[in-house]
Amino acid sequence: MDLTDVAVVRWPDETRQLEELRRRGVPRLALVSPHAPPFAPVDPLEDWVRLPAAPADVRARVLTLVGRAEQDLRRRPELSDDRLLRYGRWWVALAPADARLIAPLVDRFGTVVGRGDLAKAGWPDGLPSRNSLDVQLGRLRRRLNGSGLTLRTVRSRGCVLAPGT
Amino acid sequence: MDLTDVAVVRWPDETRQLEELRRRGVPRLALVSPHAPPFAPVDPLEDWVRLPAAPADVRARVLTLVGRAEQDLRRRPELSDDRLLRYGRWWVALAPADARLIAPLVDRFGTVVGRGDLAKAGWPDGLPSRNSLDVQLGRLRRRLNGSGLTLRTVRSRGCVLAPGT
DNA sequence: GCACCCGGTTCATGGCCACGAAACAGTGGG
DNA sequence: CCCACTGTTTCGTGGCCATGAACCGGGTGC
Repeated sequence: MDLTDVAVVRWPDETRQLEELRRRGVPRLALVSPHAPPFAPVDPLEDWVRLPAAPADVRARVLTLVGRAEQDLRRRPELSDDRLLRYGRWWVALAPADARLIAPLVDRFGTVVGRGDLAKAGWPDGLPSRNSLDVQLGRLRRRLNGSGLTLRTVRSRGCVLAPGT
Repeated sequence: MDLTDVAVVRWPDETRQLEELRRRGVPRLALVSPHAPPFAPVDPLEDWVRLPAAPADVRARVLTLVGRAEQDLRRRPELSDDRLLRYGRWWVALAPADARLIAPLVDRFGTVVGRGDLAKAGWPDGLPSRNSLDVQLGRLRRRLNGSGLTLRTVRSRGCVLAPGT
């Protein structure tokens, strides 16, 4: 997630584009013409600035939007077939076992996945030993360091993959 | 919730006041001096505008903050059956006893729940000992730290779960 | 005024068990 | 051959919860 992920449009000249961006949920900054009326967007992913504006001011508003987009709950990680896990700007290559294990967690991002499901996903033909699941989860946790993702356990229920360090 | 619920401060002159407002979660607009550097607040309840600014522009930003604050007030906590308590961006995994105990409080968010109801919810088959309810409430309170939720007691009436720190 | 109780809060203890980390070994691919 | 990957064991830690005790402020009855 960086500066280029924020759309900047002129208003009212590019009203159509702005509406399209709203529809798609893209973080956006409107540059409002000197004499156009201002508007009052409630969506935290939208902002505006009155022209003429100092470049530093525009940049600050873009940074705000970037920050908010990073905290946005709708952002989800993605796991590709070649075992690349992406989340925002960050990515790792996962080992085969890690990839199998994390698949249901990505699928049900932000909600609890039971240990049973995890075991089934990681070892389709039966868990090899008592706590190999725990060990593998530990390894996965380590791999997620610095990713903006956390694997938290819900005691006696399972695990949640969620935003957070 | 109306225009007067938004605090307007000058920056950098009134930095202290701004920090206090942040701490208290009050929606706030900073009027930034012509030559001060801009800042990039991530909190949707904070905004700023470069001076000199047209009154209409300032008013528009205040309206934005009012709208966001209203949206914020409508927010309610949710308790999933996996014992995840969510409130806005924040969430915790609750222990089984905590989850049972908080259920009626979430149900009747913002209103008083009697100790009898709490006891019944927390211990469906009879209270174990005199003050285990109080102890459990204490633990619950601690767990809600930093969540934007507070558990307040109303003497001789019960407890309220409400927004606030 | 004083003693007492009641509602509420906090602390310490102990048993139980789920989970987590470290360490080691076997295996297979580049 | 080396290294990443995976399985296995062992041990420690820390969450969870019942319980008992101390404490505190505000009534209330005497």
